[in-house]
Amino acid sequence: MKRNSPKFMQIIEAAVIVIAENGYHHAQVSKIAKQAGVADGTIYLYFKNKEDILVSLFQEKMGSFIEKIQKEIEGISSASEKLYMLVKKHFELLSADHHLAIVTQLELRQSSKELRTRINEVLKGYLRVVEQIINEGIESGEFRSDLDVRLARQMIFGTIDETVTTWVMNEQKYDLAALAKPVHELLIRGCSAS
Amino acid sequence: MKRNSPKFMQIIEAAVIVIAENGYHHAQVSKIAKQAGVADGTIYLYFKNKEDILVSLFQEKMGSFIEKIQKEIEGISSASEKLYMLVKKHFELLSADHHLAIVTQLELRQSSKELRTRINEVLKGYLRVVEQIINEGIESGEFRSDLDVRLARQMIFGTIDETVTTWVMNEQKYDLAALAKPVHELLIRGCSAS
Amino acid sequence: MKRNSPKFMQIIEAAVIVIAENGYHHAQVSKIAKQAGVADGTIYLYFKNKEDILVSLFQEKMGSFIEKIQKEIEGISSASEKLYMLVKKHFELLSADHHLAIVTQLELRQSSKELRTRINEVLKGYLRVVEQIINEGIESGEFRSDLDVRLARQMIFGTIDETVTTWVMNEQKYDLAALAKPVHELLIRGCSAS
Amino acid sequence: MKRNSPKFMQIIEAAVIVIAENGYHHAQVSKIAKQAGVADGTIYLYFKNKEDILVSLFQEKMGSFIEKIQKEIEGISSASEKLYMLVKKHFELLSADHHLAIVTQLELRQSSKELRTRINEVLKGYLRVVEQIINEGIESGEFRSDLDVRLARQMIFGTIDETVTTWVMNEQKYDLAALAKPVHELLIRGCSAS
DNA sequence: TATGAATGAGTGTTCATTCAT
DNA sequence: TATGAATGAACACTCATTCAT
Repeated sequence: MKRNSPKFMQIIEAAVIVIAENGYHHAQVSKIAKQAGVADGTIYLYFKNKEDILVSLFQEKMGSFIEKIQKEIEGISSASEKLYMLVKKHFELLSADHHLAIVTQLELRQSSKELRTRINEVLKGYLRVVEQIINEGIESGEFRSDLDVRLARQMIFGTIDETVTTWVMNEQKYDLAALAKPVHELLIRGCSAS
Repeated sequence: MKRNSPKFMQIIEAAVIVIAENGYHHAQVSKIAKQAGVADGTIYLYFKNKEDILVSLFQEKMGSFIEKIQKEIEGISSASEKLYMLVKKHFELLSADHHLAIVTQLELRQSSKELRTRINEVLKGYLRVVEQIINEGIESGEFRSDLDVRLARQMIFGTIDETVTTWVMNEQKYDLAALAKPVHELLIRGCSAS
Repeated sequence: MKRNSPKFMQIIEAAVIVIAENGYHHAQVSKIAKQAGVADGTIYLYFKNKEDILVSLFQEKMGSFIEKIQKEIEGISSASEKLYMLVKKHFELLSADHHLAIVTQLELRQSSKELRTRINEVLKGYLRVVEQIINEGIESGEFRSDLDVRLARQMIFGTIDETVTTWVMNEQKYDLAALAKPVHELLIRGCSAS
Repeated sequence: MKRNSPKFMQIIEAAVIVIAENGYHHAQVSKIAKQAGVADGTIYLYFKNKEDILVSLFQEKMGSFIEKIQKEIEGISSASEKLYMLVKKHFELLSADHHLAIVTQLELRQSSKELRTRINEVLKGYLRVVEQIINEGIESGEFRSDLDVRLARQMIFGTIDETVTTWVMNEQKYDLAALAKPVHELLIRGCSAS
C-alpha cells in the first residue's frame, strides 16, 4: 500500500520543509522531489497530483495531532482540565515543529477554495473533539447549561487559532506554550457556570 | 490625486464583485477592468500593480469599517457596551455586504504571505480599537485588572473572525447579526472582573 | 476580427514551415511563435490552442485549394476535362508548395483521431467537388450510368492521394505535374461509358 | 529465438487490442503489458522499444496478409482474376478482424514519420505483389502495353486503401467485402487493353 | 488620461525505458 | 527469464504588465 511506504511520509516531510521555506506559491513539485531525494515522477507513484500531497500532508499531520490530543485528555474527567490540556498540547505541538506551524497557519491558507474545503473536512475531526468537551462540561454542570455549543466552539478554536497565527507572524519570538494557562482562563470564564 | 478620482473607487468596487463571483485565483486584472468599464492599461494609472488593488481595497473597506464602528461607540461609556456595539456593527456591516464578506473572509486569505502582511497592517487599526476598549474596561474596573490585553484582543478578534468565517462558509444561511448578543456574552465573561 | 489580422496568416505560414522542417511531433508552439516573429502568448490571441492552429491551417490551405480548383473547372463543360483539370491543379498546387505537400501528406496524418475528424470535415468540401464531377459525367452520358458514385470518388481521391504521397515520400524527386495526364487516363477509363 | 517465444505474439496481439480500443496515443507500454499479462519490463526482453512493437506488429500481420493473398492467387492464370482475388481477400481479411482494421487504417498512421518509413518497408512486399499482377497482365495482353506500372499500382493500392479507410471511418457499417466486385471493375477498366 | 495588442516567464504531469532483485 | 519501482525529460498555456498610439 502506497500510504505505508516510507516514501509516502518522506515526501510529505519534504513538502512541509519546502513550503515553510519557500512559501506556498514557490513550492514546485520538482523542489519537493529534490528535497525528498526522489525523482519528480516518483511523487506521482504516491500522490494523485500536487493537491493530493497537500491534503495528505494535512491529513497525516492533523490526524496525528488529534490522536495525540485525544490520548492526553482521555483520562481526564473535568471538562475544564480537558480544555486546558487541549490548548496546552496544541501550543506545544506547534511550538515543537516550527515548519509545520508556518505551513498550517500561513501557507496552507493560500490554497484554493477547493483545497481548503478538503482541508476543512480534516479539521472537522478536531472541532468535534472541542465540541465534545463542551458538551461534557455542560452535562457535568461545569459549563453553563445555556451555552451555545457552536458559538463556544468558535470562540475556543478562533482564540487558539488567532493566538497561534499572531505568534507565527511575530516570527515565533515568544513562548507560545506559556500562553496556555491564561488563554485557558479566558476561555473557561466564557463557558463556566455562574 | 489618483485616490480621489471616481475611477479609483470604481475599480475597487469592480474588484470586490469580480473576486466574490470568480474567486481570488480567477480574478484576472482584465476581468476587473471589464467589470469597471475601463481598459486593462487604465488600471495601472491608478494602481501600482495587482497587489496594490487588493491592498487598497482592504484599506478603503476596512477604513470605512473602522470609521463606522468608531462613530457608533464614541458616545458609549461602558467598555462592555462598546464591545457589544463593536460585535454588533461588525456582524451587521458584513451581513449587509455579502460580496465583501466573501472577499475578506475567504478569498483574500489565499493571497501571498507578503500581501497578507500588508493587509495585517491595515487590520492593526481595527485591533487597536479593540485593545482600547479592553484598556478602558480595565481602567474602569469593568474588566479584571490582570487581563492580558493582547490575549484578550486575540480572543475577541479570533472569536468574531471565526464566527463570521463559519457563517460565510455555511453560505450565510443563518442570521449573523443575531449572534452578536451571545457572542458578546461569551467574550465579556472572559474579560469581566469577579 | 482575428481571422483577418495579418498575424493570423503569418502564424499559419510559420506553422507550415515549422511542421515541414521539424515534423509534427517536434513542432512546439514556441518554435512556431519564433518562426512567426511573435511572442508565444500572441499565438493565443489568434488561436484557441495548438490544435486550433492546425485545423485553421488546413481550413485556410484546403479552402483556397478548393476555391482555385473550382475557379479553374467552372468554365469547362466536359466532366472528363473537369476531372483532368482537377488532377492537374491538385498536382501543380502541391508541386508549387513543397512545405505544404509534406505537411498535408505526411505530418498532419499523425495528428490524433479527434483532430483528423475535424480535418476530414474540411476535406468533405473537396470530396463534394469530385462527386459533382462524377454526377455531371453520368448525366451527360460521358460516364457509365451504373457507376457507383462513392466508389468512383474513392478511386479518384485514393489514386490522387496515393500518387502525391508516394511522390512526397520519394522526396519529390520527379515531376508530379507530369503525371496528371496518365493518372487522368487511368481514372477516366474506370469511369467512362462504353 | 525471441520471435518464436509464445510471448512474442502474445504481446503483439495485446498491442492490437490496446491500440484499437484506446487509440494510438493512449496505448502506453504499461497497458500493453497488462493486456498481455506480463510485466512492463518483460516487453523489453522481446522488443527493442515501443516502436519495435509496432513495426513487428505490422510485419507479422502484413506478412501473413501477403502470404494468404499469395496462396489464393497462385493458382489463377488471369491477371484480372488475380486482381479480383486480391481485392476480395484484402476486404475479407480486414472485415474479419475489426481491431486490425482500425489499427492499420487509422491508428498506425498517427505514428511518426520514422515509424511510417519502416512500416512502408513492410508494405513494399504487398506493393510488389500488385506490381507483379500488373506486369503479368501487360505481358499476357490483358492490360494495355503502355500502362505505367507504378501509376497503376498507385491507383490500385490508393483505391483499395481509401475504400477501406472510408469503411472504417463509417464505423464499418456496411458490407466491405461486397464492394470487391465493383471496385475490381473500376480498376480493371483503368488497366484493360482496348 | 486612456487604450488594448503584445509580451514572455514559469510549471504540473506523463510515460518510455532501466535495472536491482 | 521475469519483475515493477524508479527515473527525468519535455511542453502547452495563462496572465500581470508594458508601451506605442
